[in-house]
Amino acid sequence: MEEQYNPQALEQAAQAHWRDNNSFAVQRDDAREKFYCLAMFPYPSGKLHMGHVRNYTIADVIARYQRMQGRNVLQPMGWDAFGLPAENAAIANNVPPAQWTAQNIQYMREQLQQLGFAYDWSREIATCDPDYYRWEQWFFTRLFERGLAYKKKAEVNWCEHDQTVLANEQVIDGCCWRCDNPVERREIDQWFFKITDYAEQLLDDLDSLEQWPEQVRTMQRNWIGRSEGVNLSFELNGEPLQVYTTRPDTLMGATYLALAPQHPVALAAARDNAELAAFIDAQSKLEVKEEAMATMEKLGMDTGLTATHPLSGEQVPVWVANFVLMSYGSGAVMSVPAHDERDFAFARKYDLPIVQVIARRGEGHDYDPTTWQDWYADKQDVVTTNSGEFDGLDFQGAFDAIADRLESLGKGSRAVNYRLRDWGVSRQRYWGAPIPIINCDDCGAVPVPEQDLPVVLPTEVEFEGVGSPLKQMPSFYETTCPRCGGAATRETDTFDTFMESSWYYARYACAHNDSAMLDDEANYWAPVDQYVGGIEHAILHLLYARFYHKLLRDEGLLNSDEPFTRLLTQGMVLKDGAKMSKSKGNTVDPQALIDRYGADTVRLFSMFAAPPEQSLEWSDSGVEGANRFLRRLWKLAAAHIAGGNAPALDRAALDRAQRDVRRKIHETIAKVGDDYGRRQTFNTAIAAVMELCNELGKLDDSAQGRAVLDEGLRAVVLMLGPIVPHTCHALWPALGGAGDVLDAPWPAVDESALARDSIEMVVQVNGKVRARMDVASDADKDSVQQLALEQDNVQRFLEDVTVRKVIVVPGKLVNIVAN
RNA sequence: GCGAGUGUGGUGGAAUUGGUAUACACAAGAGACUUAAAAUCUCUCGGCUUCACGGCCAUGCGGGUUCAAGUCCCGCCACUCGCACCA
Repeated sequence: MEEQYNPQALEQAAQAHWRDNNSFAVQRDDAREKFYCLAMFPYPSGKLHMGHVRNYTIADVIARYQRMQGRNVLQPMGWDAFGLPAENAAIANNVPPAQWTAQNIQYMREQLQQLGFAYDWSREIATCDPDYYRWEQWFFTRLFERGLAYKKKAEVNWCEHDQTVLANEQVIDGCCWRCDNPVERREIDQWFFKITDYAEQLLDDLDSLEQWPEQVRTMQRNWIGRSEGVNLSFELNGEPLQVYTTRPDTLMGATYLALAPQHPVALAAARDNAELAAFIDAQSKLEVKEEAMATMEKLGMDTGLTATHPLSGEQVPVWVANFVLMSYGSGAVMSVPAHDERDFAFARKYDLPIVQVIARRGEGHDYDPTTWQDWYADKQDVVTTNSGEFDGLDFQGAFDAIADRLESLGKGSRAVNYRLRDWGVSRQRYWGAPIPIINCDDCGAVPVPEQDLPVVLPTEVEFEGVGSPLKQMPSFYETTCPRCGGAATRETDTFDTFMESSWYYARYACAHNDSAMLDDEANYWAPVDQYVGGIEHAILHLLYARFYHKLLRDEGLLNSDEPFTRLLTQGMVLKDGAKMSKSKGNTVDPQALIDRYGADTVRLFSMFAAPPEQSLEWSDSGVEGANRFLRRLWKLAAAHIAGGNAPALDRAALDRAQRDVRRKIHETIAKVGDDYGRRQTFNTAIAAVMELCNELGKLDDSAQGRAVLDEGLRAVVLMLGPIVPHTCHALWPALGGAGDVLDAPWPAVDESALARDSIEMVVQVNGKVRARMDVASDADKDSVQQLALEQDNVQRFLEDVTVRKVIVVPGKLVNIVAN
């Protein structure tokens, strides 16, 4: 064995060995438990960044640890290859997106291989490959037949100057990122998936995801936003005008109605009201983002119309308000300014009547119609008032009484509403999977028949700079209708890239099946046992993938309910306290570090610097420290090996110091196993191994000292195998280990080594530590208490006071309460 | 605005179920080796105080519960992330 730690040579040798032995290719094996470990696949942006390194190292450590636990481990890798950056790069460098993407994939694949990740590369997929997206197109046509995919008008960000649709990120301060002209809202026909049909399931099944971070489940719960309320109708010109409210108990306080600017009644009223038309038009130019909606000034205009209150029969004015969303409920709300903060602000601004219908007893609960107080909107400890026959009821009582009355009058019904909206899957972009639809003047939207799939995205394209090239390519869009045979046009929109990432995890199981989207192998491997990815995907990607999994299940392609059993959301990688970005100039290129220190040092530091869920502060000197540790470990092992074969361990012959080190070895094995498996805190696992190495270095050179060191070094190599696999691959046979370290079983804890004859206990007086003492591990409480009271420094603090109580926590501490 | 999270030495972090605050590492300082430097090794390292033993203070801020609080509860402050066409 080499005396010097030489990462370049040993990493290349290990990687060649794994490649030559197909070490990470896996097949179905019913004799062993399967374990599917997956990290979110990368967008092939050009080269790996530190976030990738961290993400993939975490997953790799888990995969390798599970393999040492004897499981049949699948860890695949692929490419989320469609998306906007390829189009931007095409414009900037005059390279077609397909070519740019392919080059990036090639380079990044090499980088991943250099990092030694245990991937089964035979299952690699790229979502821009027609062999992949054809199944997505096929599945879309199935959903279309089942009525789960449908077309409707929806708003997009539109730049009039560039004649193009913009992504939210391309809208900067309400203006186009390229030409700086104001962005408008425009309605165009788009395809949607009825995710709202699955809202209840998506919400209920969150309870079964016990191994997901509570944070992510909460975010999804809020995103789905289930609410219980009542749909009720006011009457306007003899027609019912429906509103949705979660507060029917405040119905008697409704003093006006507010419509979304796009509401049909508002648009109708604007036809002969130029001022109103101008107002609605102005609102349509504003951003539609929720954060913008929440912070912008609340503006409105009276339509001049009035509607009849369903219970009181009174006439209330109908307004148009910019904060009412057409996409939620019915696009109209009943306004109860006394008990809703937004309505209150709006009523004060436009001098609309405020009628208090909820009261609360107690100090500071007087109703003041000039100042908003938070209790106005409370549902607890309140009673109805000014509501005629509905007076004196609590929230639920009033809710039920008023809902019952509306139902009996035929003017309303209880309803559950979701904030979740249907998933718009159309994108007016080039670099995506074509939507397999043919638009025929006679037959409407007709799905492309199965035998004509895939609809292949042309890759030889010219980028003019604006808009999708597909829309300028008659050779792509001119076709005939599959139903009537007449001339027709192909859909030129492509799918949202969340489509591809919603089912890729299942496709890895049968990556090369060209006769079906998924097969039995998918049911063998699914669900993913461990999924690892960034917290920024907590809502959208994970919700869409959960939805897709249920769609695939209902299509008969999968037999489980959820795609990801356990989820680990890793934090960001920071430099100088800020997210790494080119504009800040604080990026760290992993490649330079791999070249300088080797992959194992980079992996070790990434895992040591912070627990995986927290953000990680990058530190160049920390990387050096990680490298120093590996060199020290190498030296310790090399010196030990150079001393020849270690004698057999004789447990009875160990002196006290050797017994202590041996206890530490087995305590560390237990702790590291727990840290890898249950806690997933790899930083503390590494710290524990470092502590152990510090102890091993102090062992004497006697026969039994060398025997304990031998046992300790083998344990260290096994424990670090998942984190620094190349180094351990080289050390393992040098220490006499059989086979590859990656297939070695996880070391067993020798319970007998854990026994102690005495324990150090702390003695507190009134909660402050005053002494430490060694106590026999089998000492009873009374003798521990006795010994504690006898400590000199304890005695000092017990002068002139009376002992009231003594608390003994076995094995830990004694607290003497005295005053 | 709404939702979620974080806050501990000079720095990254540890303390897992309420029970020894600051493990492990980085940086810094001192020493050894060396002609010298690098590398390596040894020691010191929260603040104040004490010749020393020891003592007092300290986990963003202010309260509370408890024999005992970094950990639980209430109220603040600061920062970070997400918000539907970036992935």
